[in-house]
Amino acid sequence: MPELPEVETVRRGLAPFLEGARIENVTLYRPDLRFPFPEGFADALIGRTVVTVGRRAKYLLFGLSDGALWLAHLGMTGAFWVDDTALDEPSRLFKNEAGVKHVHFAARLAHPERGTITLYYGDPRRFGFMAHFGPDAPNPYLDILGPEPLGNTLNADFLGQAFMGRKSPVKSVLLDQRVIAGLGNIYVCEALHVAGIAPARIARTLATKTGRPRPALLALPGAIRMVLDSAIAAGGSTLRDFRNADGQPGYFQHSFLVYDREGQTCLKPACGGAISRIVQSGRSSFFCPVCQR
DNA sequence: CCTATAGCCTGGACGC
DNA sequence: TGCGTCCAGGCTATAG
Repeated sequence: MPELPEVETVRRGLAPFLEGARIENVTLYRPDLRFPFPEGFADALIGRTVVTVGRRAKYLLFGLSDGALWLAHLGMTGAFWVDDTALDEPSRLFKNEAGVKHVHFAARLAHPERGTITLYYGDPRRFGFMAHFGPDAPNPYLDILGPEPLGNTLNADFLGQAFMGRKSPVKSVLLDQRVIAGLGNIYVCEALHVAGIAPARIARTLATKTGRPRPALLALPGAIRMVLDSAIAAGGSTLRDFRNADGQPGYFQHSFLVYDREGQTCLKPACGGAISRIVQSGRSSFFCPVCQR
């Protein structure tokens, strides 16, 4: 489900409820998500206060008062939400007639101004996971990540270096979290369209042999930034089940220029092309063959 | 080193 | 209505 804009939307929704709140109780409704919950996970959270709610790429990072880091990844269908009203109502999301089938985690917290709140995690496909790291512990998830696409590192020179010698399609390289961290299938499709680059184009053809950006590459950094900024401003995209911390959907899906628009007319002014869909490494790519080269 | 593929899991959409 | 098939926002392990 969630790419960088959706995770950032969740982070912004959770922060005012969690920052400063003390974790009073943790309930795990099953032993694992994609991976097992860490040994002693609940005990490592209980009694600590959430100091910061941060994000790195698609990871949510809860900084705890003992210096430890609680990490969560939403996978494809994971969602966090808070409830400060109906404390005994487990969920209004992912609830079926059986009750709480896809709610896997709940935490009761005490916030100095808001009182008692409950944080839930639900995830029908269970591709998400949580982890816990002590202070200064190496973090195998974060340590391998490339730079944030919204930070200062992303520019044409950086992409030129990253694409140098790569004979994979540019789409695949942009999805590699070790190159740039936080992009997923939707926003790569959108950014490549804005930049006028075909997803199947071989990455190294956008750079010289020494890693200098070629002219066709120059628009890509700004396109990535613009697409992500717009999506965050719209509260992310909701295709099936994405919801923010208040249970509200995002709206950026109404602004897609190519994603899931196979056969429809390209929305770039005066282009007139028809959007195509191809499959690259098992993932759908949507693009306009007329204005993306 | 790099690249490509299968697999994890459930639910919704679609065709018959 | 029911059943089978395909597809889905991410990431990892493994093979080549």
